[in-house]
Amino acid sequence: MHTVPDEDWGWLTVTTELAARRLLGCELERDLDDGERLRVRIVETEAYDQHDEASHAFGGLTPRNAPMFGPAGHLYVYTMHGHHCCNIVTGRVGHGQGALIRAVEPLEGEAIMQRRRGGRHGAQLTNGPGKLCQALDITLALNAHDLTHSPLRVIVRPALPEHHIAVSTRVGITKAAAARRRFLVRDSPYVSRPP
DNA sequence: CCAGTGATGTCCT
DNA sequence: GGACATCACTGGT
Repeated sequence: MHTVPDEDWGWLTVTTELAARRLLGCELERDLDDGERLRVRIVETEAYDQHDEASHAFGGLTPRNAPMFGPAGHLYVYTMHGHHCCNIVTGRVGHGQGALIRAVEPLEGEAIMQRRRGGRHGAQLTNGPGKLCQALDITLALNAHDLTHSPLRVIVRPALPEHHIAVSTRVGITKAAAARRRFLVRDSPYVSRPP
């Protein structure tokens, strides 16, 4: 495990669709306040950008969505119906973009996630954007956090072969609902719902 | 100021 | 399949 140099993050600054695809198979490493370490593999993402009516960034910069207009590789956290959801910011500074993390696969610290999730287990631990934030203790305290550093890091893994990636429409939106900007690891049991 | 909305999850019937 | 928790933002009064 090494810190990813800035020059290796170039792919995050291209289109948010490409970044959302490229994040599949990458990992998130979370150091909890009590010193425990959690690690998960990203298996489902959705792409959003400022030209997209479904995006929080549509309509321009506000105090809430400001991290989406900041540097790629930082985190954007928001609350929705009493839950937290998180995006990995993509694109260049000044362009509102991000990849929503919709589902992850537990790799390390599963028992701790289970405790944080009220005793649920298996895919139910992390197969939804609110669920994974609860499992990983991702709250507004981590909003705009730089993901090259503890307590939350992205570990870049080799890009998945194209045939391992499924594409579908995004979940739970009403605007721009036809756009196919949801990306999933094909046949993973840890996705939020089949494509 | 207030009501309505939304990239959700859980519990209830 | 429906109620509801809970909050930033929007649009209307």
